[in-house]
Amino acid sequence: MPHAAPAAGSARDLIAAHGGRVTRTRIAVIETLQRSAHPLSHDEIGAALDAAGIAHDRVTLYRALDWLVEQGIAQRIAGGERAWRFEIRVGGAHRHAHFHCERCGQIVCLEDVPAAAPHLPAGFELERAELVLHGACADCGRAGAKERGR
Amino acid sequence: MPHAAPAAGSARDLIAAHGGRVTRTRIAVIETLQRSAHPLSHDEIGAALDAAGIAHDRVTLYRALDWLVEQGIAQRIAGGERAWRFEIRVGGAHRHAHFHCERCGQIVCLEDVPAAAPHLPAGFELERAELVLHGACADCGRAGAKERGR
DNA sequence: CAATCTAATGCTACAATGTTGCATCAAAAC
DNA sequence: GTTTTGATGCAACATTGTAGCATTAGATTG
Repeated sequence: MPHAAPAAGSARDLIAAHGGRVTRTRIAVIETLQRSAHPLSHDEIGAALDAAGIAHDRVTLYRALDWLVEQGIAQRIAGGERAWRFEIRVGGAHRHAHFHCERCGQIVCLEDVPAAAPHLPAGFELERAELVLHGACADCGRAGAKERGR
Repeated sequence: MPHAAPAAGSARDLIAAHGGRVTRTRIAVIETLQRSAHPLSHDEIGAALDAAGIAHDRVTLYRALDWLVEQGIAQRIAGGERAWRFEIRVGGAHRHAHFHCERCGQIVCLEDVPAAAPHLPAGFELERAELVLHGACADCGRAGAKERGR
């Protein structure tokens, strides 16, 4: 990784601002998530760290992600499969939907689709809403319809 | 399928109508799901079969559920945890939302909340939408707030 | 800078959820 | 009753996530 910090160490600042220790794993995880256009699974993040030459343990990565979620820096989304996916939270506005492509398995963010919170039965307290649309993404949809390579 | 299910013993008919073999496991699974007010996990269904004295294997249960989903008799929802939950599909209208209580872990159906399907980017094909609301249910919400028994 | 304090890490082991392969069984057909 | 083949049951494995604990290394203090 050639000199890592263009927008000077904002990952470091984020971590420090939350009272956590600035470690290479946390920095790399945050930067990986920030660079990604879509939510990443634990596995994908691990691969990114490997690619970046950042040594890490599977458990450490789980714990780093847990901490980020706990601190509100990142958020977890349930995707289609049983593995969590993670994305950086920007400006507290976690009110966008996600699209899960059932062909390529990818998850993309739909920024302009607000997850409408409807009226709940009495006594229910809403904390957050998750709207996940399933189907075929632009790449797999029409293109994949004729080929269906799999 | 024009009205595949006359009221009583409909589990057998449902299975036969889809060209499957009528086995005790499938019957019991369908009846368990039909009787339940909310989606059940694999584990809960297994417990119900045990309680009913229906011998079964873990794998058989997974396969029975897979088959039901494949046939469109049941549907899978992603809940909050990594385990699937299953519910019977009634009238093809799988357009209701679910509420996941983060205190008791229960999932309840919100029949009156349509999962609005918004406009997608070009090329995306929507197959189904899943709206899951997270928070505290009526039982855990206010009552649990003071006690938080756990 | 060295000493210290303790949050994070990296093991190892384990738990939960699901899947695959294959021999056997039994539901449906003959 | 016999045959056919879908469904089952078992064992073994895969994936995803957690718990306990000794060790390492960020931060702090002197």
